[in-house]
Amino acid sequence: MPVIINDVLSGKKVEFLPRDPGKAGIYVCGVTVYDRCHIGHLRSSLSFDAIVRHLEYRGYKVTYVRNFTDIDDKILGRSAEIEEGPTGSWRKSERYNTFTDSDWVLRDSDDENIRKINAQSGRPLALDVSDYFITQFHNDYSPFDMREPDEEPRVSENMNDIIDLIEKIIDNGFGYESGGDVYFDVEAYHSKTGNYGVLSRRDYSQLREGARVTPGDLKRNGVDFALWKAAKTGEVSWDSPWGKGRPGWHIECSAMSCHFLGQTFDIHGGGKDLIFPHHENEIAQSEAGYGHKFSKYWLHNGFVTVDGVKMSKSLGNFLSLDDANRLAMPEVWRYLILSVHYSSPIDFSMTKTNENGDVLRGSVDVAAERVHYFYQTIERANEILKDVEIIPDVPLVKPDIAGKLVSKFNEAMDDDFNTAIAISYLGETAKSINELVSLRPKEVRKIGEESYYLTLSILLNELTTCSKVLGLFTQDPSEFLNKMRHFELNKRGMTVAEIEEVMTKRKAAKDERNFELADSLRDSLLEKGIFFKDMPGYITWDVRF
RNA sequence: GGCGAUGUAGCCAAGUGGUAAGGCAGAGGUCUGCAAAACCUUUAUCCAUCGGUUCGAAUCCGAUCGUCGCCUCCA
Repeated sequence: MPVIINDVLSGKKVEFLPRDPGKAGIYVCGVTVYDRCHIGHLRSSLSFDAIVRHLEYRGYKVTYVRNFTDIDDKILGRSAEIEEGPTGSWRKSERYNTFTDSDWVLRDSDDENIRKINAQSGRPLALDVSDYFITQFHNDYSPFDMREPDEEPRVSENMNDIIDLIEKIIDNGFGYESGGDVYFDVEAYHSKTGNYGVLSRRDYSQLREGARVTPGDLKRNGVDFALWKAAKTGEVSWDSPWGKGRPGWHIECSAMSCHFLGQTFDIHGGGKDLIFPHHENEIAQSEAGYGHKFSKYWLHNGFVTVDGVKMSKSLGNFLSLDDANRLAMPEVWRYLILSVHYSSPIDFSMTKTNENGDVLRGSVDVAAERVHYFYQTIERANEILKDVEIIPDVPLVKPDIAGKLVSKFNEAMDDDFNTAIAISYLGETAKSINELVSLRPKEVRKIGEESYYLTLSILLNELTTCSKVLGLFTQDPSEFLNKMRHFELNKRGMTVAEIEEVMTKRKAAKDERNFELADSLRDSLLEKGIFFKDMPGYITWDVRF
């Protein structure tokens, strides 16, 4: 079965045929490091994490490149704000009008940390800003257990490649220098190739009409964009044939993808918001400079929205990874994100109401419950199979399900990486496992112990094999469930000691057959999302989501 | 305004020509002192609306309404 990709460039589902058979080169636009990451960034990275994992699972040797844009207007902007300090007028600007007190606390502490680092380093502040947020990026991402990119190139470390590419573009007649800046000549490119706007499905003549040259502009055409920007006084800069300056946005991805993957490579990814102008411009630059087709396939992940509105740094409605990690465990986020197809939007309303006004559970809670369910399922199956000898070649108890997951899972993932369907199949298998697990010994004997154990082990094996491709359920189940209990407990501001105290009292009340007291003790904790499970002779507790 | 998406049960969400996956919530049941967990049964004659193409459409085409995104920085 071939891997099918819903390619944005052609607008069709097409078979994935890499440049080099058996290999796949993937470039994903990473982040511009002028601030903390939010779940929107995480969604992008996790979506491509699943894509890379699946391609590797399918036997491709993947080279995965995810860049950091560490030189850019926003970073210079942040540097200027840090220099001005927390009394600056920018603080009251529109960009920050949704900030809460805790947002400011976080931001101020970041700024203070950067200021301290900069006082020691003696480097341009902008470089310390980006360094700081790259470190922060790695810290924030580390709990998510992602397949590390093979390369994480930075603009500042690939300046020669960038300058070389700009020179090529100029030499080929698609770029021009103007007052220390260098611009890409979109008009020249489009009249030669007719390709500008193909990715974003835009009509070039309309684009040109819409983009006017403003007085004082150094561009020939409004649609032209900067390849190189001359340094203003005091700005961090690099030497170039056009004087001191820095690269424009877009050019770094063209240069770095070529450096690490070659002029033509297989998959280029990023958020949907990058399609225009970023990716459109990347294609133009690369094909104008190198004279070869750029990426063969394009994939774009959908947005994360909050109450239906796109989550973005500029709107200030973002959930930082820091906050996200307080709200739910990393694997819960992974589950939640992968349970929706990568190209669809995900809405993160925490609570919703139905027509009766009842508060519905948020998607995060539902995801936590499902992750808990899967781990619990694996734990129970492990327990049963612990000391059992598996005898092959006996009839299966559930021949229509056992042994079928892998091919169904592959089919779903091969079809444009449909993690949503893949996860639903995992759920069906887990259900079958539980069905077997909940049988009584008498029923097991009736269907035959050998068949029972073989079926159970096949189902479990399939479940863990497939979920691993999604980066799910790879931890030790008992340890995970224990961590989860404590995580949720912590969130509720409770301690194990206080729960055990109530549990002991309930046990005593039950032993005296004082069910009224026993049940009131149970109900008192149920209100806080902790429930007791009465087992034969003892009581355990767990969290409810 | 231009362009591009999208509208599927109370909620979330798959499904791009062959007769509606999965999850949550709800109802009934097994189990239990009662619960919980787990499992079983059940829950859309129909996929925004109206037309069209087709033997056949949620899926293709047109119109209308709604929502969202991009067009300035954005994963």
